Amino acid sequence: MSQRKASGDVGRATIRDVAERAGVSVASVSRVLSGNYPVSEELRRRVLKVVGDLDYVTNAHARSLAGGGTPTVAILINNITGAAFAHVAKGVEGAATLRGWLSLVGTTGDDPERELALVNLMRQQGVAAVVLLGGAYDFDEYQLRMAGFARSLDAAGSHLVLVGRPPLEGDVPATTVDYDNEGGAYAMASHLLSAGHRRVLVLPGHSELTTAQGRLRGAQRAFEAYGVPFDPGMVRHGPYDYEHGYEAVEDTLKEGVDFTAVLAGTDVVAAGAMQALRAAGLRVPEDVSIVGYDDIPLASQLTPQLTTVHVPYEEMGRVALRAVADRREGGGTGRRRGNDGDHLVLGTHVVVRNSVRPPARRD
Amino acid sequence: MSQRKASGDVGRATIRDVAERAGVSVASVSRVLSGNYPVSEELRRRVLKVVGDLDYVTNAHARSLAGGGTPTVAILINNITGAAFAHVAKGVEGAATLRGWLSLVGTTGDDPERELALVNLMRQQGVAAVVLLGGAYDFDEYQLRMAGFARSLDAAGSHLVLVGRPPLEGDVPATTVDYDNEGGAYAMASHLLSAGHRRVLVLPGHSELTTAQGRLRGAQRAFEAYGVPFDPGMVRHGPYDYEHGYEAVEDTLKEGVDFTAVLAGTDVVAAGAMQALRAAGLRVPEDVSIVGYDDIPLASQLTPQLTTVHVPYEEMGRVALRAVADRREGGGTGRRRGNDGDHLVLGTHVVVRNSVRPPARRD
DNA sequence: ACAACCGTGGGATACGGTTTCCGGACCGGC
DNA sequence: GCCGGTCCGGAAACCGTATCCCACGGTTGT
Repeated sequence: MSQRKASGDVGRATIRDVAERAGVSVASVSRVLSGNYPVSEELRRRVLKVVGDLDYVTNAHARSLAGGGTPTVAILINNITGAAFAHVAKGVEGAATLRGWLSLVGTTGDDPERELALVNLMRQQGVAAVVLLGGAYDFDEYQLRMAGFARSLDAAGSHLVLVGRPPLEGDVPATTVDYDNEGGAYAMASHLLSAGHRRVLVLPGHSELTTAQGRLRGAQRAFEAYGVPFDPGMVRHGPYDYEHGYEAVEDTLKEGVDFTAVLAGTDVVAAGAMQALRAAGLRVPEDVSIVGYDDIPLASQLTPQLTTVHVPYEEMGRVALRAVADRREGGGTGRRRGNDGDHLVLGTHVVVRNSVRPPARRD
Repeated sequence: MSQRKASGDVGRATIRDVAERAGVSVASVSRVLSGNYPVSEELRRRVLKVVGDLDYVTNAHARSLAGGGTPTVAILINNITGAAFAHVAKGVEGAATLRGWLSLVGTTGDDPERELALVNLMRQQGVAAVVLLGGAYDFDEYQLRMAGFARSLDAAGSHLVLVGRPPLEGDVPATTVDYDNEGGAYAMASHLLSAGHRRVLVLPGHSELTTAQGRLRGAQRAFEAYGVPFDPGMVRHGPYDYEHGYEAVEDTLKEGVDFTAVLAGTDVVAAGAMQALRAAGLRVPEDVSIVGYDDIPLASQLTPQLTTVHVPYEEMGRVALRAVADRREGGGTGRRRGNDGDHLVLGTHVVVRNSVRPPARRD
């Protein structure tokens, strides 16, 4: 009449089942499996045999309760469909796997409520770190929100990692992995300017998005450096999608505004812009040059292949995970650690392909 | 001298800490938080106050050990970068979130070892289901391997779901969510044939990949239906990537083989083919027509926009999760369930855009 | 007036492992 | 032949939570 011994039991086999069947103690089974304690060859064989027969796997929940367990990183992303984000995720996941870590993925869909819920969920899961991906909207509330996340996670023995956004202000326990966003935009705009372009349509992205702000700043700085007046009227903000690129160009042409090049905030935006130019009977790059940003696979798959800024997304993912792993191994008492390695910046560079030519007619 | 009471304790707060500080029993705290037991308003307030003060979250591992816990689905994918896979993942993740489920993601990188390791890892995690994404290589070993996974997972109270591959043979406890792969290829090829194309370069994918096999079969059937002899010499196998599309067309042109259309196994392959045609001075679609398969965003971002077969990837993901959820709620004793809803097939359809025209010169 | 009952709160136990602490067996050396 | 050291197996104490069962004060019914 024992409660849990019905032989046709549905649940998974426990370590006790293995022990019983192998005629040894529970502790011995555990020792054989973790291998951190000397065990006779004979016993080892017997246990492994039964483990195989029963197709036993240890219960990860029980294991992590008892102290062990595989570390897990959570990746929080706005939209899993974005190519850039996918590459970061790949980097994180790959590096995690390499260390035997596990990775969780959650999507926030640009919803702060959901983001909060996910961070709490991850805290419950006891993840080693929460990686937040993608540019942030620079609202007032944002800094406080992230600082709150950082402290909550830190208090729970976890850690917040921001990838692709600017670091938090003040003494907040978070790590930032960033790239030289503004520098990339500066180089890209310089490339257009040195080719002779002067009237450039700029599509940096949403005006509140930190990524867009940086890219716009870089472009402006390049114009200054070249002594070319920057016309704010040539800037059109909008989301980082194909439709925005298309419509921005379409509208600008309709308004009769003259331009010889498009500086798109993203490769996808560039693709939309290119399509709109074609639809208007303009050739790329003969009539209008186009450049993008990100260097996702799409960039080299378009015709003409897109000149763009390479962002090391996958490496950022790897670096982010390494930072977490180091910190975790480094010191149990991580409180000493100041702002040393808390902000990592990776470089960007222009990839020249076939979408830029000197303007046909100089202004 | 108590072992675990150092007030500056690094770890997270436990339910005991909350209980102690609120002056109530552990059971009461648990009740307040789960809300499935009557509790006085006064006690509820007091507990919630302390929970807020301590920023307490329940330990998910302990919770699932004790019986509760949020169900988790694992998504196993070859390459997280693939657009099609990303959409399935989005569907699964979205539907999971809707139900309060969690989703894990692992990448196998086409490595069977790693696949096995991941399945076992997921089994340890006690996931509600493991979703395997993408076409499979139809080796002998494959069926046995999958059957093994299915039985292991089933025995552990979990479940195997195959998405985008053909169902397993025999009485295996697995669910398959599939799409009408062959039918889509049939329709796509018919579209080309009815436009008058007769010499078609076919790039179905790797010859052992089930997806490629189905797409090739569909094309052949269409040729038969149109009474057009199918020339095996016009088929070139290779991976589903841009480079393969490019090289296949390049080589075919170099060999002087004549064709008026390309039936690509994937939109990405079509993109490569398009680029190669352009590089050879041929216009699309004036000189050569191209069609793809999958209908990923890229298809509508190319110039000309690609005529392709729409595959409901995201919906497949949603359907897969719903199948798992239904089964889980449906009956604890799922052994009754036969082959009823174990194989779901979703429809495909041709999306006509601008990459097809009747051939300039009839053969 | 006493028993049955209802609404709440607390104590104890189970979940499946890991790990520490001990005791016993076996071996070798003197 | 005895003693000490080495090695390994068994029992038990946790890990943090959910839940079962019981106790307790007060109300209602007979």
